[in-house]
Amino acid sequence: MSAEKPRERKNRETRREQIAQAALRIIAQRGVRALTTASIAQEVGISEANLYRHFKNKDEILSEMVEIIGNDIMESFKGIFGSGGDPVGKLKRVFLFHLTLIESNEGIPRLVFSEEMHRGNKELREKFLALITRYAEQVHLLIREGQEKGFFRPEIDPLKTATMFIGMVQISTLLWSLKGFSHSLVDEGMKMWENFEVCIRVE
Amino acid sequence: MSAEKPRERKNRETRREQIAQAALRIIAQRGVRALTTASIAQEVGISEANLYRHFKNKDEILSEMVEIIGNDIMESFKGIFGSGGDPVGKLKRVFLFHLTLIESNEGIPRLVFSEEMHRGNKELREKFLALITRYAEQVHLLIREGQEKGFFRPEIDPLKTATMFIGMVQISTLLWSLKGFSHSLVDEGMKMWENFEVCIRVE
DNA sequence: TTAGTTAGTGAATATTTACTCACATTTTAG
DNA sequence: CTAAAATGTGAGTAAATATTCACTAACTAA
Repeated sequence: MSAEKPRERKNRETRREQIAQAALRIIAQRGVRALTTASIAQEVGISEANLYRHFKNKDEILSEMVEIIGNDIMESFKGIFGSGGDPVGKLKRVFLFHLTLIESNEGIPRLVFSEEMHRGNKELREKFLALITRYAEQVHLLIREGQEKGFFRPEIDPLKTATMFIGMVQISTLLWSLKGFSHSLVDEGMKMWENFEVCIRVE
Repeated sequence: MSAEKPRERKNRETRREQIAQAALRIIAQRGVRALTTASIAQEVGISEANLYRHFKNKDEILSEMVEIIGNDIMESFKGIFGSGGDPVGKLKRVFLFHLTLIESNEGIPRLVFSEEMHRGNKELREKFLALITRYAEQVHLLIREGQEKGFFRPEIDPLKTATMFIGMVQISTLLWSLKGFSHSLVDEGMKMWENFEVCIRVE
């Protein structure tokens, strides 16, 4: 008898996670447009029909994916926000980590900018907005801490500045993508940081 | 005899422009995913086949569209950059106009963030990158002028600051989109401006 | 006028899409 | 052990996609 592929039977949770991860990998490598039920099934190594044993539809796969990477990301950031040291160094580390995270997974910005995220599923949009908001809040607190300890100028608005901070990541990412990922996002981004620091630090 | 639709015969240039404009309208109203040969043809009021009399393929329609709106945009900005007055007010007016432009045509950010722009056609990507670069250069010069005239702090890097300026527009637009266009982009954006001005102006 | 080019069409094309169905096999609960 | 539930599959499906084709009608130059 010819060697048959053993049917790798997995339980629900394992498969759901596996499928969501495969989806993210496809987005990272080939973009959101290439995320089809066919490509996902192939990437996981199962049949298309089987996807529907674990998810109601394609949208739900997207949703699970955002859930998972959202948790991953917040978990990673928690370590930095919670660490000790002066607020300036800490804020810089957050910025560096944010850039590193994006550079190591192009799927994230692709998803952030995608129409699926902006027009699709309202739930999805709100889930993601909540993630950004939570992140901005952390940056905001860090900036305020910096002001209280006399590192950052007291005249600046800490929340608006936090938004500006995220804006710097955005624009760096956008340019990096338009230039075909040809340069280092981290390197370019950190040059932006230097100027940002000049803007907000006390003389 | 029943009223026949008169075949509205148009010359090449008129039709190309008309088609490109229709495409932009579709993106603005229904997103890039909804931009299909069928939807374009319907919006213009011609047959799908006729699209191919005027464009080689769908990609070329996209390309023409970017060309047209790119020129439009640079033309509009020229007036502001060229106007007199102090650099601070001028820069503020540029920011305001940029936000107004986006708010009055959601198609622009949709296109900017779209995969078609980032992964598709290399020519398209470069065309758009050139547009941003040209724009950033203008902002850069304006900031430098402000520094020379003693309005802006001399320690800041004018080019990095120009990029930060565009980043503020980006992040404001992204949040506006994620919130379902429910608030005024111009209003929210201008609050960001106030803080930006505090950051870069001399005390 | 006439002949050639340009602008127009409806109908067809091959692929690709998300999703379903009937049926097989494995796991698990009683 | 046995029956039900869960996980798996190949072979569909209808709808949508970009593009082509054979043909018609309208302008334009000689």
